[in-house]
Amino acid sequence: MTARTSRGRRPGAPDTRAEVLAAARASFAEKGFRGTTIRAVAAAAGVDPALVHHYFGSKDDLFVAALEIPVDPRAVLAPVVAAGPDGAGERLLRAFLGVWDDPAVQPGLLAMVRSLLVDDAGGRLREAFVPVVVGPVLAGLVADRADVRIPLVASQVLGLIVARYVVALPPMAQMPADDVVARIGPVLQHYLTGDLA
Amino acid sequence: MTARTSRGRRPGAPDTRAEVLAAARASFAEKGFRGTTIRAVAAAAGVDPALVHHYFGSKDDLFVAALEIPVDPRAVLAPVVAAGPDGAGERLLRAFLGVWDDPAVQPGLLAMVRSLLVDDAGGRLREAFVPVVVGPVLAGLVADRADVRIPLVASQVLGLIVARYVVALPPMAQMPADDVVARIGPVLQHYLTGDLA
DNA sequence: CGCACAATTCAACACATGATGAAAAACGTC
DNA sequence: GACGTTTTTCATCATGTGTTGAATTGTGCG
Repeated sequence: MTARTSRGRRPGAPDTRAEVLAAARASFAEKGFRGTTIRAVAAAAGVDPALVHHYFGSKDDLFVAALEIPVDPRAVLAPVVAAGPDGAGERLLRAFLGVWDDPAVQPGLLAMVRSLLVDDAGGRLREAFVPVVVGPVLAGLVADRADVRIPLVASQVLGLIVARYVVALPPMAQMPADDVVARIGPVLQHYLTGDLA
Repeated sequence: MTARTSRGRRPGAPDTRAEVLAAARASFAEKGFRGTTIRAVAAAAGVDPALVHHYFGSKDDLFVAALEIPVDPRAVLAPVVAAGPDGAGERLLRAFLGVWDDPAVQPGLLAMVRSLLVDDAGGRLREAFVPVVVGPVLAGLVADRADVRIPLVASQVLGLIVARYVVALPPMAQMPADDVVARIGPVLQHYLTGDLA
């Protein structure tokens, strides 16, 4: 936590690089891109700011390093789609929760969403994420009128993410995953295959 | 748009103060609190940065001035609740859309949400907004288990706000209000009074 | 041991930002 | 028309930030 006083290489073999990356992830996840300062990240890792640059280069490079998450969205969604439309709402939700509730993945995703929500004013989310990544995959699940159904699914899933992770609204953040699936799953199913007004 | 060159008061009677406030609202709404600089606001209003301080004081003061919205949430929600639980989902949604789709109100609300989502890391939204403002009002609508139903409603409404206004997801942002009500209203109704798993 | 290399800090720069106080120009009033 | 007031800009400061290059200390290899 506190900065070191002596100069030069430290004894032992501490993986300082990993600690810096973890501190960066945490800060980006909590305060977004602009709210994160390299000095703060360095202080949280007990390290000089120059070391951050030594390892990761610019602040932008550090950010993309923090975004690196050990998850392939297509691999996660493929089995959901493969099993067909029956019960797809519940399966889809369970897959999402499985990823977001994983502590190894969550900070990277949170950093991503926070920055997309504000620093980018939604640009990438609007132009690439839903239309290119999520949309085509879900297209295999919806009965018809994909152009209406997919945004509806996206709106409920986005709301869940924001309520449960971004602002951590008390009852939503602590609700067991099974309860979330049981309560919101049917709604997703309705958006995917139900009767549209 | 461009800055003035000559000094002193301008001829005519332009309401410069209002222009500065409008520029500030727009910037806060689009880029959030941290992303907004007083210099940029001044430039957008065609004015010297010092004038912004002259009229509004600090950046924080300017921000709260930009948040001032001509809407009393209780007055909007009261009739929704007064009419009872039947069709409350649709009425609730229509009331929300009426406020958010109003161009005079939207920038202030957007600025609010963007800053709450990131600059405050959700603090106020979590501790005051939903529990204190929205929660008690909606409590008059839910059948039972308000502690579960209200967060569910909040998650869907939040998702709608994020999809339609914050990131402006294409099909959701252009969808006519009536269609939104017709498609998401029943879901809200279900969250309010339906069968919970 | 000696030496290349990696890890780490120090000191400093350039720049953007929020803020301040004084000066200039137009207005309103007597 | 003189004068106080309001509106507006200019010049400037202090601070925080990303970034850089040199200096220092430990590690590993021959």
